[in-house]
Amino acid sequence: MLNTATATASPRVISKFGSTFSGAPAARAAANGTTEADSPRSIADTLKMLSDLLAPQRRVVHAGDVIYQSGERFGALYILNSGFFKIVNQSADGREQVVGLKLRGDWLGFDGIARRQYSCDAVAMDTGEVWVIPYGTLMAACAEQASLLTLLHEAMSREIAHDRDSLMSVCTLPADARVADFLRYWAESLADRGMRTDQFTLRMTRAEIGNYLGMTLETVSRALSKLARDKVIAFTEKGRRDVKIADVKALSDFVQRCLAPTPTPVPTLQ
Amino acid sequence: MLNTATATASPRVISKFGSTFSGAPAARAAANGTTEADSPRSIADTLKMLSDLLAPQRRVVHAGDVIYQSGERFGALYILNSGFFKIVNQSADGREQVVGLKLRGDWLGFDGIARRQYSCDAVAMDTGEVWVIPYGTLMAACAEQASLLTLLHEAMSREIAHDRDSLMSVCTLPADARVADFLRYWAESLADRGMRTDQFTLRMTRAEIGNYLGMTLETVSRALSKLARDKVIAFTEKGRRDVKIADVKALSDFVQRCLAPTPTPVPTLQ
DNA sequence: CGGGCGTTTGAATCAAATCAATTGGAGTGG
DNA sequence: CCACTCCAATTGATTTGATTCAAACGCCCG
Repeated sequence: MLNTATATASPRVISKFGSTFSGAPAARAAANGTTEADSPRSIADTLKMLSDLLAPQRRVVHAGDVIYQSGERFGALYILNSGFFKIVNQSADGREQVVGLKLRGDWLGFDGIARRQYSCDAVAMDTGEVWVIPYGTLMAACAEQASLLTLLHEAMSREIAHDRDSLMSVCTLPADARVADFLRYWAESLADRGMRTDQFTLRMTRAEIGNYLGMTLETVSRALSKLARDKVIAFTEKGRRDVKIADVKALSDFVQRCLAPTPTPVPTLQ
Repeated sequence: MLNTATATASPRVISKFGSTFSGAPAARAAANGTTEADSPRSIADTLKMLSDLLAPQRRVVHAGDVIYQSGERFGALYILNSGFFKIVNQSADGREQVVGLKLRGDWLGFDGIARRQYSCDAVAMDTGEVWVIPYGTLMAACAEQASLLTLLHEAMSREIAHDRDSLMSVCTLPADARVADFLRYWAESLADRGMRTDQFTLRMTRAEIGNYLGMTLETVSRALSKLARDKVIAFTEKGRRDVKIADVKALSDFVQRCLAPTPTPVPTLQ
């Protein structure tokens, strides 16, 4: 597949940095399992809290509406109450790239804080409601309510961690697996928001999905066909924009299968 | 090359969201040129401020030392005073991916805030000094000093914006261009920190560079050879770990050339 | 009903991965 | 100091996964 290359040097863990705070190292192995101290709030609770504390201006948007665009002066962060959105990056030479997909509970606009202007476009892909949080107002409210600041930092942290995962997918997974992983992530995102995950509508064209995943629309189409052929997904009668995912686990398994070197045909029978 | 596909829907800018704050849209075109309201502080000033306000614990690290690793309980952010560091992501199935490179003035550990545990490894690639900022201490100090909070948010914002740029590079640039763009970014990072940029040492092996850029070590090697052949870079006498970059602009130009469809051999002569 | 997308699928091509062989330092120890 | 090993890097030959080019289909909408 792509690069399974080693990236490690001598893995010598440094002397645990004095003892500024307790908390045992908790090795990597132990980490993957449970989500014990995960984000303490549900998305609904978070939105309620933000609504109560900030009484943000609410705006209804429709497919194609631009929430903000690259170069525009930064002034506010946005919180999505409903709808589906894409984040599009544009380079000086006309390259264009979907770098993120956002839905209910997600924040928009972090990229604008540092340079005082947004560095990408945020576009609605559907009807939805956006809450406007002027940055100054937010900072003032955070001074009163520490939990609000925590919320904000967690959202930014999540975004950073997720962006890195995206980069890893693009760099280490073959096309088929990337599409499967994309569907898995999408299904999980819907599940997190209490939406049905066994069947849903892709709100993007093959071209948009391909752009997001770093491949052509034909490759996306072929990957989806293969997934359907392998019974990992299924299309509804109503066109190929709706997918049925009986079992999300099957998608992860498919990714694994893509990574498996050579199947070593029937090892027991050999 | 890769996907030059369109990712846009109907580009209808929404009704500028009332008037919560002034600040004209300032169209994208106008944005790229100047850096007028950019980060108001130099890296040195920022470090001084952090040092004065927080008097952080300082730690000397050596190549291979692990600052923190995936799964470890989150407790502190880190600021780099010197040295070179890499951020390595690891997936459940053994895939390993360099997702970031950090140097003086950069922060480490943002990824740990949301899940209360780090989600990647931070590894020193060289001798350096790291400042430890316990997150609780930082929050307390931010309550006193709003400018400190601004600093923090700007750092997170920059990281988000940069991660998106990385994703775009990987998705839209062919291998040669990606290597050139990597060198360009590296040179600019060094320039920002007042280090010489006409000649420097790559602190990574071809395998590490390739892993970071999503290609094999052979491809990196070929790309570098090509860049040298085209006189965009040069190697020093002292081995091929040191590169000479007479003109950073030449690297951007090279990227452009890679993107140009077909040169249309000598259009005037045709 | 016809035009315009978005999608699917096949065939040809190409860029990058893989496989393989060689070179070149850096470090070690006789 | 030189022989030796080890590892990084280079370069060539070959394979392959994905793009490109092309044709055809299905669907929505006026």
